[in-house]
Amino acid sequence: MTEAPAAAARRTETRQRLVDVGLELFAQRGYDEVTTAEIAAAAGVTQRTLFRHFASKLDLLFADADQATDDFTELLYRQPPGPVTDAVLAAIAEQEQSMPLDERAAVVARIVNDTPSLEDARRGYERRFEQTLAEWIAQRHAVAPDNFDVRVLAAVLVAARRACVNEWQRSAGVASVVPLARRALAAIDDEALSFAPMEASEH
Amino acid sequence: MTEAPAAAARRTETRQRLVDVGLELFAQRGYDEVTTAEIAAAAGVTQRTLFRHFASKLDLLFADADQATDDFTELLYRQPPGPVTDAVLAAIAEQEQSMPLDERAAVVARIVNDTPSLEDARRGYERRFEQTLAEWIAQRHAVAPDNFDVRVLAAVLVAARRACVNEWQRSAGVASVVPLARRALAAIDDEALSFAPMEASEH
DNA sequence: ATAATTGTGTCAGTGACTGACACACGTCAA
DNA sequence: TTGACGTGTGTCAGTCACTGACACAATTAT
Repeated sequence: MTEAPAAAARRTETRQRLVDVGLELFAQRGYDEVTTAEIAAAAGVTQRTLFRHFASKLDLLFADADQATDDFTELLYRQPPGPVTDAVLAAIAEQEQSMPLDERAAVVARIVNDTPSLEDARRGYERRFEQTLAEWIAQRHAVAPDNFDVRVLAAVLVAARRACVNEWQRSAGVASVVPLARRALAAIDDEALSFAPMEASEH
Repeated sequence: MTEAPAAAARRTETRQRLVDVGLELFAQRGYDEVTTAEIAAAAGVTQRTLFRHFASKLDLLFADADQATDDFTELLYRQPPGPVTDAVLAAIAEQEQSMPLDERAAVVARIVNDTPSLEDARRGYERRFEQTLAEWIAQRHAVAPDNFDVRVLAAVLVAARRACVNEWQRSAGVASVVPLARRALAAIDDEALSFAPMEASEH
């Protein structure tokens, strides 16, 4: 695979520089106000090179998040048997320990929240995450991946994740997401009970 | 608003022609293989005119679906008090009676399913629908629109809707969606019961 | 009859993204 | 050491979604 270590190193450096510069410019002037040509120039490369590293402008924005998601997925599969919510919580805690949420993550979250045109993109990102979660849950429970309960649970987990991210970003002083996640997951467990009564209260 | 009826009529005709031609071309050659210039030319207008009627190429594709969603929303608000699932089912039945699902709707569904690059767009569409549902549920139950239970219920309804659309499209022979919707909503009601046991089964 | 409104055409852009070709620089075998 | 090879990058021309500005023609209001 890597027969030329020097070339690979240079490639990694270029990619990292592009992400660094890109996020900084996005944070400064907004996602829509920064062109890919600007990012490339600020990183000292050509626009063509930027698109050799990232399939799209969005891919550059979500590069960090995608990496974090991949790491998180790996942690999920390592969790011992038990309730799904417990495993999720443990994975969150482990990831936060090995790689604490930094300003970078907050910057990306702020950019996405500040840019209405990115709403659909966020949904697309969540869709992939939801798919990953569904596969994990399905394997864990030894059921088909398109099982309805699995789908719903995955959807709910993603919704909880979004709530956590928003809350974490809103309260800039909170250093850990674990308490937030714990609260959200507790709400999910309660959800299973409050669902039916909510419908019945209309009668 | 409409001080010039002739102008308005011509505008409506042009718009309808653009949608007709666009869907036909999309169905023939695929969404990504058709340019907006082609659609405009085939409709006898300029590309600029196309973008005066539709904010984007996606807007043209979802024009019919958006209209159906607006109609459906209106029907939802007309439903008498009662369980949410009953109201949804009644609205579906009413809409199907006044405006049966035609080949057009199937065409759009097929185009979306056949085009991977449209997956994110579909999520964006669903996001708006989910928001609409959440507002409706919140008003119906007289609770805040950002209530967690409301959010989850809206998300589940949207997921059920997607399942229905897929199933309806898969079985090309089914003339009505009402039975499919009934089954999906029944699954949701069961969901409220099977949620906790599913978690517990892991212990 | 005249002025305002409205739908459209024309034209010249901007910006994301791609294909094709060439070059420079490491790497590896002869 | 020399030459073949792979790989990251630059250059350039091009496609396509989408926009702003201006003009024209038909309809409608005064």
